[in-house]
Amino acid sequence: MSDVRYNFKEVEPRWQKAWADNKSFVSSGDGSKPKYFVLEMFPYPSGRLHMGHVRNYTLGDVVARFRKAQGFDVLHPMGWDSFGLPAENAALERGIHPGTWTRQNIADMREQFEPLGLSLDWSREISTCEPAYYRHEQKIFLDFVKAGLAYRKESWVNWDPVENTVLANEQVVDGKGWRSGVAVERRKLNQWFLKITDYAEDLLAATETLDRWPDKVRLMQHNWIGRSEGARLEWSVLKPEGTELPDKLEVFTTRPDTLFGASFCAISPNHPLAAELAENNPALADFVADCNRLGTSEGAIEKAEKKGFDTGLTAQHPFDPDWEVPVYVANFVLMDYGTGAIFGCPAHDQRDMDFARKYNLPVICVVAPKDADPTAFATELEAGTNAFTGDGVAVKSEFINGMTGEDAKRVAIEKIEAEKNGEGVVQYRLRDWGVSRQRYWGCPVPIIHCDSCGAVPVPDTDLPVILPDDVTFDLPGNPLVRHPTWKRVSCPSCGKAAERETDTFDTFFESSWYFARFCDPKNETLGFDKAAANQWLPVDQYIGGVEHAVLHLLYARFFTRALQTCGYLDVAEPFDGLFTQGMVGHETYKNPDGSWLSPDQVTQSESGDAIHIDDGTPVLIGRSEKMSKSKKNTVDPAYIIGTYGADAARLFMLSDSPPERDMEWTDSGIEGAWRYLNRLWRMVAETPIDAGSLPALDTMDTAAVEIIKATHKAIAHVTEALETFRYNAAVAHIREFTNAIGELNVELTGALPARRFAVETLAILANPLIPHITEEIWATLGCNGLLADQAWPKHDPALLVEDIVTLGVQVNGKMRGTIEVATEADKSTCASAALALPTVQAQVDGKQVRKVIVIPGKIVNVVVG
RNA sequence: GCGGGUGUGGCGGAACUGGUAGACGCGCUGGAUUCAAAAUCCAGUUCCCUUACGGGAGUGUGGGUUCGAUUCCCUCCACCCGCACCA
Repeated sequence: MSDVRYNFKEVEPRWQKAWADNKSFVSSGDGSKPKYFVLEMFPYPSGRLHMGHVRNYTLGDVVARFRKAQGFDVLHPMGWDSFGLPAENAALERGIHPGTWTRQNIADMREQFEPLGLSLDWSREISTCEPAYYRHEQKIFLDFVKAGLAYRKESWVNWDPVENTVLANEQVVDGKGWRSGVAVERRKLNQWFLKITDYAEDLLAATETLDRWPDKVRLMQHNWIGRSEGARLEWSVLKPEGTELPDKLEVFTTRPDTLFGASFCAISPNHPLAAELAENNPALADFVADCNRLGTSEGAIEKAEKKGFDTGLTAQHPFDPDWEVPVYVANFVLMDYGTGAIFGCPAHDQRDMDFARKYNLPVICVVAPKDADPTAFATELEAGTNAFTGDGVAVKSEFINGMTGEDAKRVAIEKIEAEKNGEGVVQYRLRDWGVSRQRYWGCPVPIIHCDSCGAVPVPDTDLPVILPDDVTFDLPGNPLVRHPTWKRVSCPSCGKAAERETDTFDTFFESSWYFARFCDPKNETLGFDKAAANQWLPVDQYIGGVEHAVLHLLYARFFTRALQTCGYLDVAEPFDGLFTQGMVGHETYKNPDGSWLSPDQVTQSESGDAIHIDDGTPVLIGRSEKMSKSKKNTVDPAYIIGTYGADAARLFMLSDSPPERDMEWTDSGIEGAWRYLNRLWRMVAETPIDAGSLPALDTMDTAAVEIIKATHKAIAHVTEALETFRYNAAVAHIREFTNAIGELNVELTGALPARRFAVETLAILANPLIPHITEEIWATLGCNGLLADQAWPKHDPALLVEDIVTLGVQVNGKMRGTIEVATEADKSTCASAALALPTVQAQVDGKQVRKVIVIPGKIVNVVVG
């Protein structure tokens, strides 16, 4: 019994230094090897590394080290997503300048990264809050403006009253701000938008080609873009004499086949027509204000009653001038979808039905199920409160009578187009991306507002527009607005006094192109060189949390296309492969009074119950939840790495659960990983290493030969598991292989060289998972060079074939025993061996053997009856 | 409401194209070593009956296809996630 203990505290920093000195992870980019770009979503510099980071970057590191060993020129960079609101909050709370706070955090986090031993190329480090980065972003934006991909318009926006800024649709969750968690309000503001909708069709179509993305994310993007086919059509508005209202009301519908079931039109409270009418109608103005107050908050929408306001106007049916319907302002009609106006067909839309019942509007059935009696069906439908939204046959609909679903829609659209009442259109749920934020700590929008010239781009020669440092946070709102001089400039176009735009970009702007910047991070004149981007992009493997499925990941796909349009690069899709990892969770603990306790405040009593470590009071154990400060169930990575080392932390994280699933952090888990490392280390330290070269297999003891075979099996299994992101299975194979090596009796002929070969191979196979200890083993074995530079081994398929196989034997599909036969044994040999088993005989006894199914190498099934 | 996913021992999870369910680990039980503890090592560990041999049940539920189903098809249940008045 040796008490050799693996000294990670000495070993891990030593190899980290060796890799750095050797520039092991600096990509060459010289084209001598195929490229492989591995990227993890870059962190926001909060100042503290958390376990979620450790999991994310460990997963990426396994990919990077594995691909490097496989002979790729790996690009694996790191940087900082360093604009954002927390920096401003820190300024407010502690009086620290956001820049100082952010840069200090970056320095701290860089230090916390070091002991993880990640294979990062730090020479490419970027930080998005530095002018060196965002100056190029300003140029990109101006190019977008030039190309018509960025525009400014006044529009209704989501306003977060806590963050005092606008949010994009993607940043509103359940009617609440994604960070603040408070209900958003609606406001009308002048905003910059990026024309993501120009690419809606392409983004949607291309989701089908992203076959190395999780289906879930593709589906979420598909639904978010939300394509639907339908028609725009015009209704003539019959207005009181002498009024100056528009003549036409344009509506959007996906059901032109139900046009003959129309019983009203409804417009959004934010529709221009509603605003015009409200001018002379205080009751309507109140109604509109009411609707806006309710906003989009919560599930309130779910329960919110359908409410309408009768404008008194009527509209003329496009196919029948004598048919008039009332025009309502309705709270359920959205201004920013379609035309902000609809026609209501109560019989075939549940909302319209609810509305019709409330305001006593007609319900006209114009679609009946194929096999139903149309008259009886219509009678029941028109008397009830449930709309029929299914497929069926058109009735009471003149020229489309008798047609079904798609045919009826097509014919209706043809008629609409023929009569010049409108046209078939494709409508998307996706809206343009509003990028203006009324915040300080972001990239300034490089625009100057001039009374005579309007919004004027800052000339290239004046870029970058640098964020001023001398700002104050003593008042709410954007400090840039009240800065005494910064915004006062002369118009680049006419020279008159003008004002800088004080809005900054949404921070998703920075993360929409950083992967391209990593290809050429030091370029001062350009965001990136086109050739460099074309060389490295797309990212071969991107890794991050699923929470960005429709935010960052959609923006980045759009941005890359927009950059392509502007001639920056020649790729459309930024991320060829995407992997979304699960969260890191931990059990939660509560006092009987409901207050949260941290794991280190909880211990076990003698009877095994959870108790408070100080006073022994009982503790309630809750289920595992994502680590969070508020629930106090966090574990500090620095503490874990200081106690067990980086390899142990990595090993546990990789082995516990499949990487895409949530994992639970446990003390026993990390200890188990630590025990394994020590076992592995003892195995190497306790056995002679100078074992000579591998002799011919037929001169070795069979047990030694088995180890050679097990080695090739391990190569095959581990390689496959690493290729397919089944890292927990990879760890299991490594451990199984380790067990096999440990069981080999070294006294046997050929055992020592076999063992050496096995351990050497084990070191290579385990290296991507636990890089430090395997590097130490490599050196201890006296092998040349760094393990990090070694090539990945290949297995010999011939050695995977066994001479003898064990087959399961079933009787009527139930397992009754096993037989050992030669691998090449024919079916009849297997059958008679199976029938000879006493346990089989006992089952067969007294019955007739009907047939014996033999699947070579797998199973024998005796069918009796 | 719509869309998607998941369900296997006490726990995390394995199981290639349908072919010996529970690999690997955690935990637990017993033993060795130790003055003792830690560490380590050995044995066992799906459940039920049986000293054993052996038998029965078993992958959320109920059915189906098949010689054979964790795997394929249908029903239902539970949990999780996304979207949510998108006309």
